[in-house]
Amino acid sequence: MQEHGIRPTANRMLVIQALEDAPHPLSLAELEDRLVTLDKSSIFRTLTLFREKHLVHAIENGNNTLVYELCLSHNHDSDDDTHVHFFCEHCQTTFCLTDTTIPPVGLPEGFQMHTSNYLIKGLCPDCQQKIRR
Amino acid sequence: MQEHGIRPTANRMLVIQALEDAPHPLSLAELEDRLVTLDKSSIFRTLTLFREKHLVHAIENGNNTLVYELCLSHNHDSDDDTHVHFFCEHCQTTFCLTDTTIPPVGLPEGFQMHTSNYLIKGLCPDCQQKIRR
DNA sequence: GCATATTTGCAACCGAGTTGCAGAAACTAT
DNA sequence: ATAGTTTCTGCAACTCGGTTGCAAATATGC
Repeated sequence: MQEHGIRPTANRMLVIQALEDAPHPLSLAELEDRLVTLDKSSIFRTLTLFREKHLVHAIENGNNTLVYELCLSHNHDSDDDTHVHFFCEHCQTTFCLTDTTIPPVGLPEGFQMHTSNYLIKGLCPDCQQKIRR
Repeated sequence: MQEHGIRPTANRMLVIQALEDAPHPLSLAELEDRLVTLDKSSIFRTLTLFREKHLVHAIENGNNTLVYELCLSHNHDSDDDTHVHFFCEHCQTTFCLTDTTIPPVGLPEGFQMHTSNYLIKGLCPDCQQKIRR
């Protein structure tokens, strides 16, 4: 499974597992309390390794925190994170709008694009219900 | 000038001035070393106030840092930051692509948008020259 | 089985952002 | 102008996410 040049240790399996189980991308802190047996630094290093190997990618959730998401296509070169993300300002959850592809834009002369990130902030369906003002 | 409900103190003028003079949005740290006479917390509080009053807005530069930019239209309600930003991974500078408007996308049922943010990372013209590999 | 390389936990650190507090400055009403 | 009140500011300390050095634990190669 993770023979993208990564040794499958028990800890690493756990991290993958946690990311797979979650319905949305997780922050380091969220991973920490789902994986109480692991140290913060181990989780961090695992995530860093996975990012290098293009097994997960990180996105800024608009709250000065990174959230980590499994890459769908485990493609070595291209980052396949091409969908829009949504951050709920109330419950602080980041959602993947997997069906919504980031619309490409043209760049001014001389700029060279590497990755792009489209983040919408607002209220998720649940929180809209709850707040109902 | 700043009668958007803000008292124009000397410090606040300096902050505005610094933002106006810069060719691109500045981080808190960058403001700190441009405004050595002011304390970090004062700059921070000023920025916070300005954000509330829609005089400046903050964007995450893709590097876990906020950068602050003057609002073009000092419009109380709508946030006018509708252009795409570009972050150079080499010189760590954030550019406003003022001519490039964020293309709107549809949201799944139930999500309510508040603001959106489109950030492209890569190399700026200058750094591309410098690196030239 | 032993030497070497990799992984892990702990503790400590970093840097951006944030806050409590008390003094300074400004504003208000006499 | 002056006393009382509010606002602003600097200092220091703190939070929290992220990051690193190091030594012990584990795995790997021979």
